[in-house]
Amino acid sequence: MTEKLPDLSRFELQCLRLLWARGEATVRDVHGDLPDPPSYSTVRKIFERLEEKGAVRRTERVDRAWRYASAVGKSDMVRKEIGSLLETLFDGAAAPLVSHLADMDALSLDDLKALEARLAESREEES
Amino acid sequence: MTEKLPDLSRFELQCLRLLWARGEATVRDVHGDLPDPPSYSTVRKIFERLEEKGAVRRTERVDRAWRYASAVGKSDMVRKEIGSLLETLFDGAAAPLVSHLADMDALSLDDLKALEARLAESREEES
DNA sequence: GACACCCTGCGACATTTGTCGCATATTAAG
DNA sequence: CTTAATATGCGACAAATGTCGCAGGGTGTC
Repeated sequence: MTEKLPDLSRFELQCLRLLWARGEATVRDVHGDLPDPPSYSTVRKIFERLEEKGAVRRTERVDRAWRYASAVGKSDMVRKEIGSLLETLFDGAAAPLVSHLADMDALSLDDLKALEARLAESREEES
Repeated sequence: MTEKLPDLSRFELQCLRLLWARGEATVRDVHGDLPDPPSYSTVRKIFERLEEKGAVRRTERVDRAWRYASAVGKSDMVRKEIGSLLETLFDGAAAPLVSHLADMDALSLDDLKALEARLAESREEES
């Protein structure tokens, strides 16, 4: 039942993320959201491939353009990517990753505390 | 000073990680460590490319084989990769990543506490 | 010396990815 | 109706990636 998620390239993933941010969107929308956008054709091709891979699907036409929606769960995909990084860098262990984040000054003490609280809570109600 | 780190593919990264684990190693060593290894030739090619990209360098010959050593800092490379993931998935924010880790049950409460302690300490002596 | 081993240097190739351009169709504007 | 926009469907390509195989040259063994 856990349909297997497609392998996406970095760029494909970035486009998909922009789609998630909008819920649904046309190619032009995403193209406009891209920080340093290549040609419209390029972004179009990316969506073509995302569709082939089953990561997005077309919904309806808006004007002449197609509107796309994600066909995969955002959380699922994100976890898959994180898991992949964990595998290649740390043999699957998460602690070293967080440790690095702390060293990178990417995490605040407050972030950590909030997490801890949330975690403690969810672990509790799970028995 | 901060020499720019090369872009590595997933597989190249995995091989580099195995190299880090050994300090230095021959192609055969790494090939042997690989979970589901392709042909020896393939791994050899990977090292050839890693060398071209400046990620590893040859040190000395052992028997007839070359011994390789990483030419990039492990921490630097790891951070770069993490940063890249953060960029593509969360616009650079680290908190959502850790949040996902917690949801994935990849982080224990103890992990978090240890981190928190370490972070509090380092932040303190930094003022 | 002949032979088996194993590593290197090189080259080859199929796929995937990032990047476009073009012809055609549809739509809106003169 | 003619023209200007704009999206689509397709095709093309170069570069990067994953995957090998082969010829040749040291090194040991009998």
